[in-house]
Amino acid sequence: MPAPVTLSEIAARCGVSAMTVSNVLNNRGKVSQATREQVLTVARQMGYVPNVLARGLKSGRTQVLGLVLPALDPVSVEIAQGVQAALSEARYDMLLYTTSADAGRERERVTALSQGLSDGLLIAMPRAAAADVQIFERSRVPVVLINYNGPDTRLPTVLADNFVPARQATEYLLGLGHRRIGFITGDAGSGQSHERLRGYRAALEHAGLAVDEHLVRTGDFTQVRGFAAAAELLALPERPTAIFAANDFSAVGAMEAARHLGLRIPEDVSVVGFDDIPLASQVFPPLTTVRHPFRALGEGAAQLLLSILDGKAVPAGPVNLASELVVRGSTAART
Amino acid sequence: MPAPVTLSEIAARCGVSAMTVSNVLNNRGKVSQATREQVLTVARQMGYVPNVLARGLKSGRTQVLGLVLPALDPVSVEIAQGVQAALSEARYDMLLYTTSADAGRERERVTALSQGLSDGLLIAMPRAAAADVQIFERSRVPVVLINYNGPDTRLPTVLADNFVPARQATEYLLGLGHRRIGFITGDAGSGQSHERLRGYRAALEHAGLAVDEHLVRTGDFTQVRGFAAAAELLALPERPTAIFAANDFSAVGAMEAARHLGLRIPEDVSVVGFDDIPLASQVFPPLTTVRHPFRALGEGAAQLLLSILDGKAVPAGPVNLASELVVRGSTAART
DNA sequence: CTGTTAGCGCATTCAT
DNA sequence: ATGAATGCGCTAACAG
Repeated sequence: MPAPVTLSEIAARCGVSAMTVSNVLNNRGKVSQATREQVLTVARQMGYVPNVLARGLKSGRTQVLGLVLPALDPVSVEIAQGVQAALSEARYDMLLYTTSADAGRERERVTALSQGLSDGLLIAMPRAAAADVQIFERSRVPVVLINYNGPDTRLPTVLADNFVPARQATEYLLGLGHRRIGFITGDAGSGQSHERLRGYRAALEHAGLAVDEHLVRTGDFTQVRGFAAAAELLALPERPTAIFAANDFSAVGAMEAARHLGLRIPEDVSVVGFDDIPLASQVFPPLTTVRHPFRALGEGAAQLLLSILDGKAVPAGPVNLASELVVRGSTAART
Repeated sequence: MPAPVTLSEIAARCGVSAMTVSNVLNNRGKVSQATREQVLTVARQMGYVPNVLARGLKSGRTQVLGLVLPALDPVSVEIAQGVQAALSEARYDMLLYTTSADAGRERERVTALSQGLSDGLLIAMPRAAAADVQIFERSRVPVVLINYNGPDTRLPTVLADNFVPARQATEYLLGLGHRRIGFITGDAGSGQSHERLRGYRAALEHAGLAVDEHLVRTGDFTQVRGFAAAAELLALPERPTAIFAANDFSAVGAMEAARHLGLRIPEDVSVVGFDDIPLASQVFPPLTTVRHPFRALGEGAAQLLLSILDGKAVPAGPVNLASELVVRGSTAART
């Protein structure tokens, strides 16, 4: 493992000052052609690589952004892909934090450690509570929130609305003639789930239907709970003819439950999910679901953070990206 | 955004030297109880956070490891999860690089940029060629290879064998009475695919069966190509009764192709995959496949790199983790 | 127990 | 067009 090469070593070899070498390597004008070429040659020969730390210490910029995720689940991965895309274009690197386990302490650690290391932080924690956000608000590091649905915050936010598409999905089922539509929620803490449930209720009420609370079951965004919740729904005396789940995993669980009970999808039960994770199109029948633009969220948030770091203005309200209903094979008209 | 607090600022407030503050904050003994407490209080009040860059510049250690992945596909994600687990335990952070697009140049950039920023690099690029590995061998940064199956290298490597489990999976199909077993490869460049194919051939030969080259189709690890390759296989005059795909995506594509042709799985065709990505257990019927211990690979590689950074010895040969065949619903005895 | 000195590698400022 | 001095924030090594 050869020792790292420094600017001054190159300077020595070339008989110039370190400053000149620095100027050459950063294309900072005012260097004679001859010197420039010599320096470049020697630098390449010696395998010079700039020390990111030293540069960062001096300039206050490291060209690294941190991305904070709850875990590496499919949704977070899509966000991360978008972030990666935006960052690599801007020649930034991505520091990845997952905070699944010990929530609170971990989050403080993140903001602390990233101090100095990251130029900014992207936070994609849909379940973040007010307390979490306060930590970030107090942080010295510029922060952009992704998909935050909790209490108001002055932090710049990029999100996709949950209420409207949930209402639309429900209206789509109503349009297919369904009248008893079950709903499987996510965990209680999630602002996302809450908004989606609100959209469901709004659609029913708008259609002049009372919301039968027996048709609303508590899930937790997992396939297993989705299975259980759907099993309960389908065991009801007056069975729902359609189930809208707060996310795709729950919906897939619901599909399994229906199959388990000998019900056909979509003939006997229609199922609608939310998110459009890759799995949604890979199950059979492929799942009708709301496509949430996670990749675009990541990309947009990264770009926003970069522009803020460039001193550009912070948008007044949250940046809101559109979702769309993707109709696939798991839904049909009520028979 | 309050300005960052420095050691000397705390020192000033406390009427002590920066050195003492540093000693307190790093538990580097020899500080009176009184001073210690005062410093700690003030530091907390002012919201002190150590500057990782400065510390790294001084100590040569940043507590950051880089993970290089081809993309954020399910397999890479599992590896990343393992790495995260190991690193967070050791209080290291993870810098994530994906190199999908412009392979060569990108790789040089990675080793270059990470110079100084990462204390070491974990490389999980199953398709890495000899040329790539040479770049890493020349790198000044300690490197551990994950799942590298190419030409020999002196770099420490953590991998899961492909040959033996592929042979076992094939033997399992033979044991079920299958005699015409199709094989769908990954892309040619992949050492992984090559080893898996070798295992397939070995099992057939060992059973005294000639390998019918019509039964070996070229895929590229994608579901789409898996579909196409399987369609070809199933259109053969003498149709195979089982298909072994070099990875799960191809296998799922093969299942779709079979269904498309009106064939039942597993009654008419058995399908076996490789990897055991989450999708494998979510499709219907759930896929029989070889479980590759990706999480453990990531975890093991991270631990190995950490121990190397600690000055411990590098294992002589590659560290080899075991895979196992997971029998699910996509395989049955030939009827 | 505590303080001083010095320097990690780079880039900004001001000379030359 | 080039160079010298200086300091980013921290900590080894030594001195008091």
